[in-house]
Amino acid sequence: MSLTIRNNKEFGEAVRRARLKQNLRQVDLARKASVRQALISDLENGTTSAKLDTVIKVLAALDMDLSIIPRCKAAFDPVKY
Amino acid sequence: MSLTIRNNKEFGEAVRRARLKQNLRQVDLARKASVRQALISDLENGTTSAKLDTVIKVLAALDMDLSIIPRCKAAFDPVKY
DNA sequence: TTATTTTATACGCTTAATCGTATATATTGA
DNA sequence: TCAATATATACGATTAAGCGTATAAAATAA
Repeated sequence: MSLTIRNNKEFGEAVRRARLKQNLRQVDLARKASVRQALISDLENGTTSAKLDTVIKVLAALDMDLSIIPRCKAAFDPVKY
Repeated sequence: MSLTIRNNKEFGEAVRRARLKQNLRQVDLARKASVRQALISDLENGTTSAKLDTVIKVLAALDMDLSIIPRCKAAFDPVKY
């Protein structure tokens, strides 16, 4: 139950999905996270590389957490060969 | 196998732990991530809120990924009561 | 201790995030 | 279609990230 984020665009898409799933407007999310509606718009469209502070605030407002995970090594699977 | 990051300090600590585990100096990590050694120092000490771009670059250089996860609801566990 | 290596700080500079505010442009509902 | 709502864009101002380049300070090794 985790979604990997490799760039601003993927982050924006994840935010938008989560926001819509909770039936929030950008302005609602903005208020919860103490930022401007315009910023939410920018983030969702991936037109800005938000500060870690901001990323965490917005995710928190969506009841989500940021986490780091080891990059899976794509272990060799003999069954597949 | 994931570590939650709630602020700059926690991010910095995670970076430092991962770097040391791989026996890298700040300057080594800096080169891999294409940033300055001074920036790695700042990040590890939590004295700056890096841009998402930077966070992802540094984690990638450490073979780690950023991910977002739903905040666990601390489900009621009857066994505990 | 002394030399070497590593990390932290400093300074001026450039670029970018974020703000407040406002408005243009969708999108949706009646 | 028209009005209401939601999202995207704009603009100037402020704050902060990140740079290059040193160097100070701390940690490690000899």
